Amino acid sequence: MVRKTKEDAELTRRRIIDAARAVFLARGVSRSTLEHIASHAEVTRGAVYWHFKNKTEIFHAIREQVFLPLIDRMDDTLTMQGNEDPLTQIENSLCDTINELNENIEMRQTYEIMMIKCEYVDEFATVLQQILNNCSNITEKIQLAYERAEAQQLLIGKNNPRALAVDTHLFFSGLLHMWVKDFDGSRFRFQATDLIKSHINLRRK
Amino acid sequence: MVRKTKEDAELTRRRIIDAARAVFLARGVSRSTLEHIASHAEVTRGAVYWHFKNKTEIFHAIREQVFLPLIDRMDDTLTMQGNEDPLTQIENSLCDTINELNENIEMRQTYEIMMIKCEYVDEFATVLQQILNNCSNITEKIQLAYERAEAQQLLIGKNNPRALAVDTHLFFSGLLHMWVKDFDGSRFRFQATDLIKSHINLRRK
DNA sequence: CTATATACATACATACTTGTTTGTATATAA
DNA sequence: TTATATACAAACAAGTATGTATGTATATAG
Repeated sequence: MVRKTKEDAELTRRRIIDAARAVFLARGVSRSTLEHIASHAEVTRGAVYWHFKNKTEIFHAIREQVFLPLIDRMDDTLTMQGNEDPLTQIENSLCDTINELNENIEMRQTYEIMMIKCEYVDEFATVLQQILNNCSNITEKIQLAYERAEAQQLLIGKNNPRALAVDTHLFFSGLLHMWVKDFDGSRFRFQATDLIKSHINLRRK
Repeated sequence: MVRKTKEDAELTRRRIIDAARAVFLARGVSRSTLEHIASHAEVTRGAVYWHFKNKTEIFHAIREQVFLPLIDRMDDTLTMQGNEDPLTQIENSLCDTINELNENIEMRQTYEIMMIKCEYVDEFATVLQQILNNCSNITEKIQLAYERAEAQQLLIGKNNPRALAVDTHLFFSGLLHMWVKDFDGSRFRFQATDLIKSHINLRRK
């Protein structure tokens, strides 16, 4: 049997993406061949070439499957007018992301691929630009929260919200990198939320 | 002329390393072939194979040429009993590193290669372990400085030195990553030292 | 019911890379 | 002065990844 129903085809597409994620994680993006991916998905390269133009397209598919939802969620948590104070909102937003990484294997693996199993050159260089833009967005959201915190006089000292936001973002960025590199989880994985809390508490009056 | 003097040979070795750094930066480690490196160094692959076992060895040579000195310098700045207070010591140590990145092209390029032009799999996975160890060392040094700061009652609040040190390290780690990704220098490159200062000031009484 | 587009599998041709082997001119040791 | 190890260059062999072209069974539209 060769020709499948539309649902079957979509399923093999998914299986190819899942296989690619596993293969990318194990061998790095560059060393992963379409043959590796295909055989891991139990199809032939023909199937892969049917669904994707090349390896780069699979890479982007993996990225979009996981990253776009995450960005949205962070945006929501930070913008949403909850009943917590702004500082707690920031704290929750960061902790939520860490929790997602803990529970969502696909997301964790995708992060790991993007951070230490991929070389940002040529076609992949555009991704860097996207990452920078995301960072700008998130930092702005955090800044807005800090401004609200300042208005409510929750902050210590005379720190301006912009600097606080950048500082928090850089802290979190570093945390994510370490979280990923800390493969056996011995150093950062289990104290990540504590680190976030003490980071935020440092700003509390 | 083929056979060179010992100094000539050492010079070609250097030129191969320099060429490799440039090629790695432009094409990523995986896509860089020994032929690329050789021709950029204006030698043949024969010369490359004479001086290095393979591409991985060149990679390590680049790393050692730049990273080991840097680690030493950071250690010195943090441990040295200067006449500044401990918080200023931390601040200076971080700013010094940023200055090095600004002035030392080779170091900047090497950082960029290690952070976004290299896939940490197989032979390269061991490098991750080294990076984690370096991070632990630096964090400990920072912690010691914070402990001294606490003893001198320079810190605000009741924050423990360990948490402060990890927070600072993660902040700096994130800063370095952004510094490298910020290729056109528009976002982080020129305000890095300001960010460091406000990060430290957040802890000052 | 049939024609066609779909969803792949298979085969092929090409282009790279790598590692090794061989050749060779010359600095250097003896 | 000569023998040898050095510092490469050039040639060789083999594997590997990629893209494309072709084949084909079947779901589905008409």
